[in-house]
Amino acid sequence: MSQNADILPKAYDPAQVETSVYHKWEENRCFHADEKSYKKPYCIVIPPPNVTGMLTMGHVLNNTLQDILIRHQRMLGHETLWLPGTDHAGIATQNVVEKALAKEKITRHDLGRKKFLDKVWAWKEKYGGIILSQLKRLGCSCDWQRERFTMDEGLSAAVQKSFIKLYRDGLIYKGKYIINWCPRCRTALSDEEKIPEDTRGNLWHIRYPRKDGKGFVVVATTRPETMFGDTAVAVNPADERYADLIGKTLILPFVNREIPVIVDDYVDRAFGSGAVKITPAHDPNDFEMGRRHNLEQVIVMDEGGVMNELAGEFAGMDRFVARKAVVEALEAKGLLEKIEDHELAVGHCERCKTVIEPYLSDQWFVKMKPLAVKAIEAVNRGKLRFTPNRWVGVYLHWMENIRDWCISRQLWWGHRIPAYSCQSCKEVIVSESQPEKCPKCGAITGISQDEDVLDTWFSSWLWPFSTMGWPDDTETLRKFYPTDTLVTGPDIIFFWVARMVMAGYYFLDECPFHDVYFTSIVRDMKGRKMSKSLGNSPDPLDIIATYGADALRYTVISLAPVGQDIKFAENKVEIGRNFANKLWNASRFVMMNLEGSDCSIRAALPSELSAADHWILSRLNYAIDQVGANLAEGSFKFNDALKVVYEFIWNDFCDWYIEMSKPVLFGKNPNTKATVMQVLVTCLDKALRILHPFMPFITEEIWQKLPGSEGYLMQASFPQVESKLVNIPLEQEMGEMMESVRIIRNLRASANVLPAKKVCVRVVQSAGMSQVFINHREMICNLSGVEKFELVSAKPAGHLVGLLGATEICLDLAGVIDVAAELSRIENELGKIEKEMAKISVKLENESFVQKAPAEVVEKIRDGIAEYQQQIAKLKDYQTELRKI
RNA sequence: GGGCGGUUAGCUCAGUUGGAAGAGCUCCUGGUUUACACCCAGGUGGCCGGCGGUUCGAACCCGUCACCGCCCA
Repeated sequence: MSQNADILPKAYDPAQVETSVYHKWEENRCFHADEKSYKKPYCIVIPPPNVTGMLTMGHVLNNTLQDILIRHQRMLGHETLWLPGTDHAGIATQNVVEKALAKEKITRHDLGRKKFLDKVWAWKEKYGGIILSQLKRLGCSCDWQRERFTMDEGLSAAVQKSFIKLYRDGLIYKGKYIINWCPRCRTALSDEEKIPEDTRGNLWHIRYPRKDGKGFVVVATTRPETMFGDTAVAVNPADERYADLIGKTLILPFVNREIPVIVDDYVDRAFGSGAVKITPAHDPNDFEMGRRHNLEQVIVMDEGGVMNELAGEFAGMDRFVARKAVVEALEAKGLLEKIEDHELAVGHCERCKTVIEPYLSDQWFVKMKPLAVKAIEAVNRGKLRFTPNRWVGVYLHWMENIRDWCISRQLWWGHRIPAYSCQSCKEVIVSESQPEKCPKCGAITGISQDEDVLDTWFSSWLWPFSTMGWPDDTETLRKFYPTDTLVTGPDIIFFWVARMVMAGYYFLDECPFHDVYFTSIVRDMKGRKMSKSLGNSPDPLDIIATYGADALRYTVISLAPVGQDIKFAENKVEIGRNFANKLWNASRFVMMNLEGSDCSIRAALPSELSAADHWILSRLNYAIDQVGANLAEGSFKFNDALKVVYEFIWNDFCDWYIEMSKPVLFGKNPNTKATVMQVLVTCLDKALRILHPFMPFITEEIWQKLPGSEGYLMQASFPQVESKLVNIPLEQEMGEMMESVRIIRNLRASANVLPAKKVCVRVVQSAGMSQVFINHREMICNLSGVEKFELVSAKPAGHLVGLLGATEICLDLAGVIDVAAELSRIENELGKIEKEMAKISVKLENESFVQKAPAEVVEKIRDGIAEYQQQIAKLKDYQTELRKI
C-alpha cells in the first residue's frame, strides 16, 4: 500500500469536514452574486422563514431543493443569486416576546407601544434569525451579504409605498365588516389564517315566543350564546310551515327584545327547523342577510370573547361558558325543544388554535378582484408554470373566487398603517408621514396615525422585489428581477404565492418568477404531519450532527419524488451516510494509487483505452446527460437525478470499474496503469461535479484533493456530455460480460466455494455463443476468481452448469458435486424458466395477438420462447446426467 | 357536499408513449477479497386495493366502489 493511504481517513467524518468547507466558501465569497456581471442571471428568493423560527424537516427539504437548483445553475456558468432573509412574523413574534414578559408578570400594555417594540427589536437582535445560521449548517449557498428582513428600513419603505399606491388607486378601503377575530391574539385575521376543523357540536332547537302569544317558533342554532345579538328570525319564502309567521314579531328570551320574522332565499328549509336566528354582528352569512334587510348589528361580546352587558345575566362570561349557561337557562324556562348532534367546521386561529369569532369590526381591506386578472392570465398563458401541474387548478379556483383581503391587524409588531385621521372632521389621510395639517378642515392638531399594523403577508407579497431595493430602481433589480424559480410548500399557495404574483404584476408589471416548484410535505412514518405538539419532529441539527448535512440532504431528496408527501424517519439518513462513506472510500482508493502518476483532472484522456475504460466513460456520460436532463429548466426531477448519480458511483464505478481496474493497477504494465489512473481520476472528477449540487460538502472536500483541481468545486463547471463517448453496443456487450461473471459467482456460491479459492471454468462452444468469452475472457476471469478458462466442444462431466442464454458455463469441481443440492438447484431453475415461458406462451396461443400486434413484438416473444426452450433442454440433459451419478 | 392526491415485495417508494414487474431497506446464506463490515457476493419475497369496460394485449387508458390523506364550501 502506498504512503498516500493516510491522505484520507478510513471512515468519512462529516462533522469536521462540513464546517471547515463552509467557512472556506464564505471567506472566499463563493456565494456572492454580482449584479454587474454580464453572465446570464439566475435567481431564487428564499421563502423567508419566521424570524422566530427554528429549522424543521420542512425547511431542510425546501432549502436543499433551492440549493440544488442554485448550485447547478452556478456550475452552468450563470450569475446566480439566492437571496436570503427572514420574515417579522407579526403574531408569532409578538407572542414570543409577550410570553417572555409574562414571566416577569409584565404585559405589553404595562410597557406601552414604544417600549414594547424596543423589547421586540432587542429580542430579534439577540435570538432572531437563528434559522439562517442553521441553513448555513445545511450547506445553503445564499448570498448572505444581501440578507433582508421584512422590517428593514428598505422593505418598510416598500410596504408604505405599496399601501399608498393601492389606496390612491382605490384598491384599499376601510370599513365595518365581519372579519375573523382571534379573541386570544385580539386581532383580525385574513380568511387564509382561519383553519377550519371538523368538530362535533350540537344543534340546539330553541323556542322563541311569539309576541301575539300564539306559541313559539323553533329556531335551530349551533351558537346559542350569540342569541342576544339576534335582530331577526329568517325563514325561506317558499316554506309553507311558516307562511303565517312572516312579518310577525317574536320576543327574544332573557332580554325581551322584539325581533321580526323575515324571509330570505338564503335560508335552507331542510336545515334544522327551517327557521334561523339572524345575528348580523357574529356570523358572516347573517351579516350579509342583515345588510339585505337593514337589520341592526348588535355586538354581544368584547374583544376577548367575553359576553358584554347586552347579554344580560350572562354578561362577563366567556363565550363557551355562556353557551352552556344559556342552554341550561333555556331548559329551565322550558324553551329548549331538543338537542341534536351536529358536525360542523369550526375556524381556528392559525397561530394559537383558538376558536375564531366572526366579529363585526372596522378594518382595512384590499380589493383583490382587479389584481387577480393578470395573475389568472399568467397561468393560463403559460407565463407561470407550476410543478406539479395540478396546483394550477387550486390556484385558479381561489383566484376566480377571490375575496377581499383583510390586511389590518390589532398588533404592535409590524408595519404601522400609513393612515392618519383628523379628530375634528374625521377625514382619513393616507400619507408617508404625519400630515402637518388636515387637508380638509385645516386642523393642525388632533391628527393621529391609525393604531393598527399590516398583515405580515402584506410585506411578504412584495418580497421578490422589495428585497432587491424596490421602489428604487436598483442594479440588482435590473439584473435579477424577475426571478426564475420559487420553491415553496403548497400550504402557502394562497398566503404567499398567489399574492406575490398579483403584487409582481401590479407594482412591476411582470410575473415575479416563471416556475413554482411545490415541495412535498414531510410526515412521520405514520403519515402524520410533523409538529411540535405531537413531538414527532426530529431536530435536523441533531441529525446533521450524527450523520452529516450531506447525508441528510441525500436522504431527504431521495425520499421526495415530485409532488408526493414523504415519510421520514431518522434512521433513513443512514442511506445517505452510507453513500457518502462509499464515495469517500472510492476516492480514497483512487488517491492511494495516485503515487507516481502524473494524471490530472485537467489532462486529456489517453487515446488508447480498454473496453472497460470505454465502458465506464460511456456510463459516465450517460449519467451526466441524465442529471442534466432531470435538472433542466422546468424539469425538477431531483430524486431521479440523484438516483442516476448514485447508481453511477455505486454500481458502475465502485462495483465494476474499480474492480476491473485492480488487475491493471496492481499489474506490471506502466502504460495501461497510467491510462486506468487517468480514467479513474476523470470519472471521479466528473462524478463529484454532478453530485455536488446534492452533496456539496463531501464533494468539495474530495475534489480539493484531486490532482489538478484549482479553486472551488462549487464554482467549477458542470460537465458537458461528450456524446462520442457514449457507446451503447459496448454497454450491451459489457452487460453480457457482467452477466457471465454473475453466473460464475452464482455457481461458486451454490457450491460454497470460498471467494479466495481460484477455480476452473469451461464454456461449451456453440453457434450462438456470446463473443464476450473471446473478447473479455480475462476480465471475466479476474472478476469471478477463475484461474483457468477453456472453450470446449462438449460439456465436460463433474462440473456445475449455468446458462448465459443457451451457452453452458461449467464450473469444474473436480467431480466433487453435491448431487442432491445441485439437482434441487436445477429443479428450482427449471421451475422458474417454465413459469416465465408459460407466461409469454399464452400470447402466441392467442391468434389475434399474432395477427394484430406489431411484428417486432411477436418476434420478440418467439425469440424468447426459443431461448427458454433451449435452456430447458440443456438443463434437462444436465439433470439426467446428474441422476446417473 | 365539491375537488385533488394516494393504494405495486414485510417497510419506504420507482415504473417514460399500453408490449416478458424494479430499487433501497429488512430478512436469509456465504465472506478477515491489497477503498469501504457505513462493506462484498448471492438468495427469498408481488392476483400492481376490489369489480366492470376498452384493447390482440392493462400496474398504466375509461367507469365504479372501498379505504387513507389533503384542499375548498
